[in-house]
Amino acid sequence: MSRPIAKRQDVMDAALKLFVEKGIEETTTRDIAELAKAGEGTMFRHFKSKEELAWHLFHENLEIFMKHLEGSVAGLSTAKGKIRAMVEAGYSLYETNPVLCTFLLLTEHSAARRMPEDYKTPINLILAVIEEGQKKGEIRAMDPSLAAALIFGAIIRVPVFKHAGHITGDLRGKVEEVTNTCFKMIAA
Amino acid sequence: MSRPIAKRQDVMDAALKLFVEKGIEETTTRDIAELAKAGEGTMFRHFKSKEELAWHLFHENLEIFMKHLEGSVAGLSTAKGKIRAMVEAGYSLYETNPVLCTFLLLTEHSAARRMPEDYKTPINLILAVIEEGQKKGEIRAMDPSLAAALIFGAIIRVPVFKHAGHITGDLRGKVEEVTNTCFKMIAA
Amino acid sequence: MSRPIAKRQDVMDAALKLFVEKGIEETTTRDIAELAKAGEGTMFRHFKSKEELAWHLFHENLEIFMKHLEGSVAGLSTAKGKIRAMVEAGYSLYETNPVLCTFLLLTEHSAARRMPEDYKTPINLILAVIEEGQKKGEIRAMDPSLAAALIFGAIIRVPVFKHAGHITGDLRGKVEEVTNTCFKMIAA
Amino acid sequence: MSRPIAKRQDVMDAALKLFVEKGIEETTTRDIAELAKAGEGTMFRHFKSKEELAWHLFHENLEIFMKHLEGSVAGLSTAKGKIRAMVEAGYSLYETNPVLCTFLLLTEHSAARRMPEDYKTPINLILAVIEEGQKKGEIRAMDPSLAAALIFGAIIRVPVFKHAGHITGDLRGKVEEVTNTCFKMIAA
DNA sequence: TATGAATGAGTGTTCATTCAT
DNA sequence: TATGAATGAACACTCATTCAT
Repeated sequence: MSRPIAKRQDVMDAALKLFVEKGIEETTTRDIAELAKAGEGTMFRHFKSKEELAWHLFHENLEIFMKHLEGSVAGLSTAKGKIRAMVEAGYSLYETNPVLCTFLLLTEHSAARRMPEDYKTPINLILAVIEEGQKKGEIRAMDPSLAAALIFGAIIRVPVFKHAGHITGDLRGKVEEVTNTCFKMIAA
Repeated sequence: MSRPIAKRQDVMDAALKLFVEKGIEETTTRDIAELAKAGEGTMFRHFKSKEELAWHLFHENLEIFMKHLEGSVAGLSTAKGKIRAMVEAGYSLYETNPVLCTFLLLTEHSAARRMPEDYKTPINLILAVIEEGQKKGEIRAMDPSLAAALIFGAIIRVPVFKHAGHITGDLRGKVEEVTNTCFKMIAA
Repeated sequence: MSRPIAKRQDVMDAALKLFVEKGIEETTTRDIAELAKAGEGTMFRHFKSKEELAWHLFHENLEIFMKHLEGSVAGLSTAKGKIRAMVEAGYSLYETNPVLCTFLLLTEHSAARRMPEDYKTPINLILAVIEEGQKKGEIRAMDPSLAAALIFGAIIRVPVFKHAGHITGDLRGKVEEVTNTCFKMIAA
Repeated sequence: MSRPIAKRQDVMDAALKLFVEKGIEETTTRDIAELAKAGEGTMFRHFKSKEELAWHLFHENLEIFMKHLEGSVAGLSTAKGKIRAMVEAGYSLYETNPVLCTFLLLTEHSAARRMPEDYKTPINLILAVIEEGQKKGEIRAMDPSLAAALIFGAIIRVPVFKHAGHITGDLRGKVEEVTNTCFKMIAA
């Protein structure tokens, strides 16, 4: 077709990498331009501001991931199966695109400040799975929000530990163990 | 012969509050001075830089908390008892001094960049408890680091959820439930 | 593709003028920007710091002057002729570009702190001329460094006196007299 | 007698040393206090400001030196004798108190900005000696200001060279040679 | 007199953003 | 679209000076 906007993707890739390495605030637009081999003003042709770029990277990628998560869960019938699917999806993302995944993990707190009230995150999905599982009797009676916190916290900490160097090895090989272990917390 | 130190604590209190509310980078030294009702230069008499102040707040308070954690765990004999003590200590801190606790929770990733290789955090303590518990047969055989990730992640996510508004109620009332639930993941 | 550099020279001109009028430390970067009709950040695009700018002005201009001095002296055969050429070059610079010349005169002490061991100044040239003149028997036997101090000090003080208002009139008209007078100190 | 103002001299000594080493602007009041082993506020008990202290050091010491110079010159009858006395006084000061002497040498330009119109410096004395010498026929006819510039410049450059490391040895041993050499420039 | 904690105006510098090319 | 020179608001930080002790 016509010449695609060549530099846009370069800028996004560079920004993602730097945001993970140094944090968003500590990364300058010049840093991004340099790594992307683009001019200093180029970023602003594609994004209104650095903040906007950061939010775009978070939002767009989380949305894609959420679609993927929801798709994975959709056809499954058991709560455990759904949780396994989510772990599988998350850990696959980590191993497939560690920079992006780490960005989502490390940015969640600061991104939370921009989220509208009804913003959908994996947390909502886990909560829904738990509530459904309780209705079906697969999951024992307990505060579903507390359960979600424990399950989500446990699952998400594994890639954080890997990023910090506390854990080694391909996380996709740990899906089954993590799922089983976590499910013990909530099994009926 | 000269004035007694009067503003140091005010500055620390103001900084802690603002760092939690707006983030470290988004907080200006002027903001801190204003809230502390101190001159702009006062902060720099007590701390070399804003960064230094942030690190001091993290390090000093984590150290105190670690001492407290270690003390709580020291006299206990069972792994579960030790985990309960840690949950108790953490959730008490949260309810007693939510600003400080939230600061420690939200700052961990950025503070990690300043930590020396051998820096002690609650993670090390949990790992030790797990390894000891495995030796004594209280905890089932599994990768202790993975176990630590799951346990630590689960426990820590509860105050994060409360801070985000997903969970309500005094966390000290949930210590027993969280402990029991988490322990299921690793019980022999 | 982007703008041509337009303000660099303006910044340098403004800085030179202000450094002479008020001294380097007493001149603020804001002063420079204002006089140069440039933004406050413009200076920093071209020079790493105010210090750097000051050093650049000293070094670059002294280098040019040294090249000119060396060129003037090159073709001449007698020590006296060479000294005359140097006086001529120096006093011409003073009358042609008094601001620049005064800057070099007044800044020498503070600039000396940045000079590497082997930095070339007019002093080295005078010393060489004297030593050569002694070898050829044009200049009497004496400590060449002491001779250089006396000659250099005498010559250089004339423009300083003019700048201070103690002397009036075009210095180019005094080249012959100064040369003859100075040479008496060292004539064989 | 009663306890003398113990710290005043310490402050002056420290300031003089630092002013020579780093320059006036580059020296902070804290630097001075530290080196003087005094409190930060102590300096201000004795001097209205740092500027005032610098000026005091220049003025007071130059005044003492001028008194000494004038005294040395007073009893003498020949121009050459007077010049010798001045060189002697100056170089003795340099060898006796190099820090003070260097301060006077390096500070002259910046101190000049504070001098009232009729401020007396060694330059005035040299000019007077020259004019008197011309009247008496000891010194040849020439612009006395130009003569003063050449003589003063030559003499003063010797300690500057020593400070810069270009010249070594006790300057008091060079008084005779410098006097004779300089006098050649103006001898009748 | 001496101290040093407190001050805040002022500084050099950064950096997201704009805009002429 | 792409560039990078120019911008200036905003920032962290300094430091001469004040003042309670």
